[in-house]
Amino acid sequence: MAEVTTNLSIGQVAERTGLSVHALRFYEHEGLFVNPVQRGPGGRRVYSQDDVDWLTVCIILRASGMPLPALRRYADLVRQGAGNEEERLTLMREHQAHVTTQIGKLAECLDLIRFKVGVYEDLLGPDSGGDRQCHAASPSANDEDANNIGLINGPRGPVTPDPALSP
Amino acid sequence: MAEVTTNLSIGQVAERTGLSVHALRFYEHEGLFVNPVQRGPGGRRVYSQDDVDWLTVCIILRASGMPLPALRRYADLVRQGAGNEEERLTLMREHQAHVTTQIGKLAECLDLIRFKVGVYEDLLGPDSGGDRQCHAASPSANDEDANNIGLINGPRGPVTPDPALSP
DNA sequence: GCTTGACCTAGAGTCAACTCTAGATCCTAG
DNA sequence: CTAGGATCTAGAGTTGACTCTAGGTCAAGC
Repeated sequence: MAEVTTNLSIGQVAERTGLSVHALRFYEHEGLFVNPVQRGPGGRRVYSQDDVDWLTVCIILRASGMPLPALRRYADLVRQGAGNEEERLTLMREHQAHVTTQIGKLAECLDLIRFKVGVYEDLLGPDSGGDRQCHAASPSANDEDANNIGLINGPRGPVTPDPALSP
Repeated sequence: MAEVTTNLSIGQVAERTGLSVHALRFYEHEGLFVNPVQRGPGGRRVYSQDDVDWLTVCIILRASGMPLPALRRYADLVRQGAGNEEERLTLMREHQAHVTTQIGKLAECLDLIRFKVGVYEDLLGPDSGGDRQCHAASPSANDEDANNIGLINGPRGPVTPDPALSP
């Protein structure tokens, strides 16, 4: 095997993960690392390639809406080592279900959004490529603007949104 | 046409939209309604079916990650009436793009998650339906737990998460 | 006459996940 | 020797979208 010890500074890790140095310290503080982050001379953090790989997993799980407590739980399980694979599987399956329904919900929302876009496109003429200046509002758009729920089916309960991803 | 004026109390609207009465007052305060919410005797809010329909649209847009300022902007445009359909179209198209990429990102994340689930399923035996008790960790799972980034392609920049949906 | 429950306003509090600040340390380059 | 830049710790501040509290009004029922 080649180099396993890459030895990166916090700044370098920030650069290649896209997390801020603040976030990296914060994640460490929150116990999200599987192995304690090593320290070099002067108490500075030294990250290995494994750390970066793990962070990449964390970032993906976060990006798919896994909250920090769940991520910490997962890190705990991995840290404990073999023997708790069932629990890890459960955790991952739950998250999978979660992401799957999330995608489903977004797809549903997209139906309404597409419909709205369609309405406005029709209204502005069939060739409104982005910057048309004409606005001949013959068929009312405002009539439409609240009466488009034919899309949304049946007895609708609360649209429960969900954890998510912030920029 | 049948009854257009449904005249619902805030509690009834909360019940059928899934929003809390607090959220309804908050939305009003934030200028998210197209028409000012009417008041009945004693200054109590009286909602029409149109209000509820509009709220349904709002809920769907929120559930797909549209922030309140954008929603307010949209409400403003609709309130102003005909003549600004282009801007509405732009707004909706932007949101559409946004939701579409969001779904794409989640689908990518789902790849990793499925992979992880697969790893743990294999590890626990091919028939781990949910409650298997055996854990013979012959092939290490921990080796895997950070070295699974073969899925994630190329020179990966920051995984930018995104607005979202909270419960 | 009194309690109960739904509603009102204004404003404070919460939560997650960071982000930023202050003040100190340490290493390198000029 | 000194200035600059990256890092350190501890802790305060931010943001978005609500949620909750306090204190008050009002109509119906007992």
